[in-house]
Order: sequence, then structure tokens, then C-alpha cells
Amino acid sequence: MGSRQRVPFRFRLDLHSGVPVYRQIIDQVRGGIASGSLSVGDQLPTVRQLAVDLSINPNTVARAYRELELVEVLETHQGTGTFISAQKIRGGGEERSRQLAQIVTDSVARAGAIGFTVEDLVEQLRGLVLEPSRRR
Amino acid sequence: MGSRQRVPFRFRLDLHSGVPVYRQIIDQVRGGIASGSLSVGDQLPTVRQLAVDLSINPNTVARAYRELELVEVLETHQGTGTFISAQKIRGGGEERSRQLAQIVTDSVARAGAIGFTVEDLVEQLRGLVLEPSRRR
Amino acid sequence: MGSRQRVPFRFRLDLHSGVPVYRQIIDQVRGGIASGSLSVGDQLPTVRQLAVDLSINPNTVARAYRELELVEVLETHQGTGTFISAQKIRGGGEERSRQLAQIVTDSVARAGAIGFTVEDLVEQLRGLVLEPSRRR
Amino acid sequence: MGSRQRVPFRFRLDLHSGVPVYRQIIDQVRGGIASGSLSVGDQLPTVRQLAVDLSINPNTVARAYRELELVEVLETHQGTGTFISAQKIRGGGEERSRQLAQIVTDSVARAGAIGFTVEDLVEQLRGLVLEPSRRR
DNA sequence: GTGGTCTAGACCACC
DNA sequence: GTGGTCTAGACCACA
Repeated sequence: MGSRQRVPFRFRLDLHSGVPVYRQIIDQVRGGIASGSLSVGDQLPTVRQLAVDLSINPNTVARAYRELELVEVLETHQGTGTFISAQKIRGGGEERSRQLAQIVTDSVARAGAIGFTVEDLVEQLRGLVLEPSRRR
Repeated sequence: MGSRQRVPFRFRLDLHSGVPVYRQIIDQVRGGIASGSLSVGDQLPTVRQLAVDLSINPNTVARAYRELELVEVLETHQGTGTFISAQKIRGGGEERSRQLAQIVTDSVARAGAIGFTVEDLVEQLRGLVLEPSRRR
Repeated sequence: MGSRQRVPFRFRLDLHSGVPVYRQIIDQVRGGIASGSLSVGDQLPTVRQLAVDLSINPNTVARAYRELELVEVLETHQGTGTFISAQKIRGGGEERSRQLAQIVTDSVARAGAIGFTVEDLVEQLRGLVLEPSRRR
Repeated sequence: MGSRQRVPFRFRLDLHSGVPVYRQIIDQVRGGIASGSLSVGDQLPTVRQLAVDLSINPNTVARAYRELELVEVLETHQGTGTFISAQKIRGGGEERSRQLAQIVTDSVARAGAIGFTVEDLVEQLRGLVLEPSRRR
């Protein structure tokens, strides 16, 4: 338990989840930012490299990056790479809180539907923060 | 408390969430069962009624019901309606874990998208545990 | 000069402009809205139809529509079609004015660089409003 | 007013506009000439200096200058620098019209993207004509 | 029928 | 080398 190290961000796909691959990439980048694994200025894997890593087509990676760029989560610099962009400040606190409550309610319902408790959810979430990518 | 009452279960759709409508219906039925809003034997709205209520195509409702029937969450009785069936014991731990991971990834991404961190999520979840009966 | 009629919106591509095709489509939809040729609720050509009309690949049309959907200019309903969405209200008036001034300055500079005057620009713009699509 | 002065022409980049950087430089040189900010014989910043000023790669500046040189807008004199060259008469009307249409489409789309109409654009342009010397 | 996702692969633009 | 655009075509999801 020495000093905590910065662990390289790692993408993982679940090809059987029914969630589109490009969407999984988007979610994981957003999640990585939310969990602190990805910070402003960090470079993401290149389109081609991530495509190889995940055994998918580069177009699929490019699409995910592109959508994240459109909403200003990423910045791409042609010929250079793709980076986490400075996140802009969000508006209305009330609406945000309402949305957060909705997200929580949803996840509890979905987890409950397959027999997991709120504690199970919390445990999973804590895992994300402490060890964003266990394997190297 | 003698006679069984018609539970006023309410479906809500988010047409902008990217989650297919039929899937949202499935999730809400499952969630309703997990949360106790729906119990064994409760009757669901008819396909046509729910389609009207949600302003969607009856085929979409039918598909959701059909899929729930396939996994024995619902039972349809010709000429009578659609009901919550007795829940069987759940199977494979691997599939469940996969789904839990999906739920967690999803909620983290959604929270991240509106500027919340994993810690914010955990805090909200803990709030639910401390005051579980505030809602309803 | 009888009553003014609603003219069907028409896309036109300039394959030699160097501007990406999907971008031209995006610009024309946005322009159509700005000029009043396209209104909330109007259905756009189907992905496949527009692809045929413009002799381009359906993927290119889909990409343009997709990006416009992401910024909530369009709404797509699977199996139904693609429609002009209700435009949301914009924020800060000052910043907007600054941006408009920038757009005007830019266009004047670019037009001037090839020997056109402000009047030429105004004339072209007026043409857009009066006859959004001359040919039928 | 005797000796010719170094005009304090200033380049400005918008890295989020989607317009290639080299193209923005080209446009600004052309625009500067059209607006009178740059005159025949004026010296431009060196490739390296401009690259430093704009925090971009010298190759990008070099490319912009090279393309302007190819169309004889600029002249480079070895060991001296890069200068605005005497402008030749412009050619084909078709190409010019095409470019004007592009400029108009572009400005309408950009204005529409922030909620302005074609009328707003026209109004702004008219304002320029009425008070052409307010700026500078 | 509608739109959505993904692959394969070509070619371009930029650094 | 980087990312960007486009095509061709398969297959899926939804109404």
C-alpha cells in the first residue's frame, strides 16, 4: 500500500451487452473523467491504436471520439492526437440535482431487478475510484 | 388490506436517452418488481392502452411484453390481459455481474456527462440507504 | 406575384468547394432554419432518399443528420424519419452579438478578398429568404 | 506620411471552428488585402515568428504562405522575407460565384447555429455600410 | 419502410 | 505518424 500511482486508463468492451461499441467508449471516457482516471490534457490512445486494442474498426473509435469532441469533452488536434478537454462549467444546480437523482433511482432499480443491493452498487463504484484499471 | 388493489404503476419514457423505448419499458417493469411497486399477479396495462399512454407504437409495447414473457417475468392470458408472473430464481452469476458492471458504467457516464463525480454518486446512494422510505 | 407558396427545401452540393459534404448538409439545414425554409416539425428527406438525390453514400447523410441531432437541431425517430426539432433558447445576448459580429466581419473579408461588396452579400442573402429553392 | 510603416496586421485563429489553420491564415491575408489592412509591398511576419505568435507548427504557416505564393498573392525574397505582391486581375466568374455562394451559406449556417436569422445578418451588414469607418 | 451500427478499405489533411 | 472524410455494403432495431 505504498504511494498511489497513476494507472493508465484502460478501455474494456462488452460485446454481448447490446450497448453499441461507440457508446461504450463514450461512456468509459466520461466515466474515466468522473472517476478521476482521466484528467484535462491527458492524451487518449490514438484512433488506430485503440481500434487494434479493442479489435474493432478505427471508424468506430473515430466516431466515439468525434461525438465527444462535439460536446467538448475531447479536443482533437489533427496530426497530433486526441486529448481530454477542459470541462466547461455546468448550469442550473436544481436541474442537475434532479438529473442526478434520476440516474441514481434508475441504477438502483436496475440493480435491484437482478438482485443486487445499493451496497453492491456502492462497492462497485468505489472500485472504480481506487483501481480504475486493475490489470496492466 | 383485504382485496388486492390495482397498483398505480406509471411508466415514464425518455425519448432522448438513446435507450430503446422497448428497453425502457422492460427496465421499468423489472425495476417495479424489484422495488415492490409491482407484485406477482398484478395486471399491466394492455398493449394498446400503454401505447396510447406513452404515445408510442403498439408494436413497441408488444415487443417489450413479449421479451418479458420469454424470460418468464410476465404471463399473458388470452382474453384477460398481461400479469406479473411468479419470479423464478436467478441464474448465472457471470451474467449478473456483467449486467451490474453495465449499470455502474452507465450511471457513472451519465453522472459524468452533467459534471458529477463518482463520489457524488456514492453520496446519493448512501442517502438512499439512510432514508429508504422517504419516497412513495 | 400572387400568394407566396411554401417551397420544398432543396439540398445542393458543391463537390469542388473543399467543404466536407456532411458539413454542407449540416450548413444547409441550419441555413434553411435561419432563412425560414425549414420549420419546427418539418420532415427532412430520408437518409436513403437524400443520398440518392445528392449521389452520395447514405452514411454521409446519416452522419450529417446525426450531428444535427446531437446538437438538438433535429430529432430522429427510428423507423419514422428525421424532423426539425424545436430550437432551444440561446443564452447570453452579449456573447451572441459578439459572435454575430465576427461572422459578419468574416464574410465581408472573404467576399472582399474575391472582389465582392457588402451589397453583393446582402443581395445573395435576400435571395435565400425570398426563393429558398428556385427550381422545382 | 512619407516613409512606409509596418502595418500592425494581426492574425487570429479559432481552433474550434473546424476550418484548417492554414486556411484561416490564407483567408486572413486575403481579407487583410481586401480591407486595406495589408498593401502591396507590406512585409508579413516570418514563418517562424508567426508560428510562435499563434502557437502553431511552422509547417502550417509555411504551407499557408506557400499556397498564397502559388496564386501570386505573396512573394518571398530569399533572405529578406515575405511580402504582399502586386495583385493580378481575377479570373473566371463562375469560380467567384461559387465562392460567394459558399461564403453566404457558411455565414447563414453559423448565424443560424446561434439562433440568428438571415434578416439579422442583413441588418448587421447594412450597419457596416452605413458606418463603414467606425472600426479601426 | 425508417434510422442505427459496424466493417473494410481508400484517400486526404495536417504535423 | 496523427485524425478526417467518404464509399460500399452487411446486418440490426424499430414502426
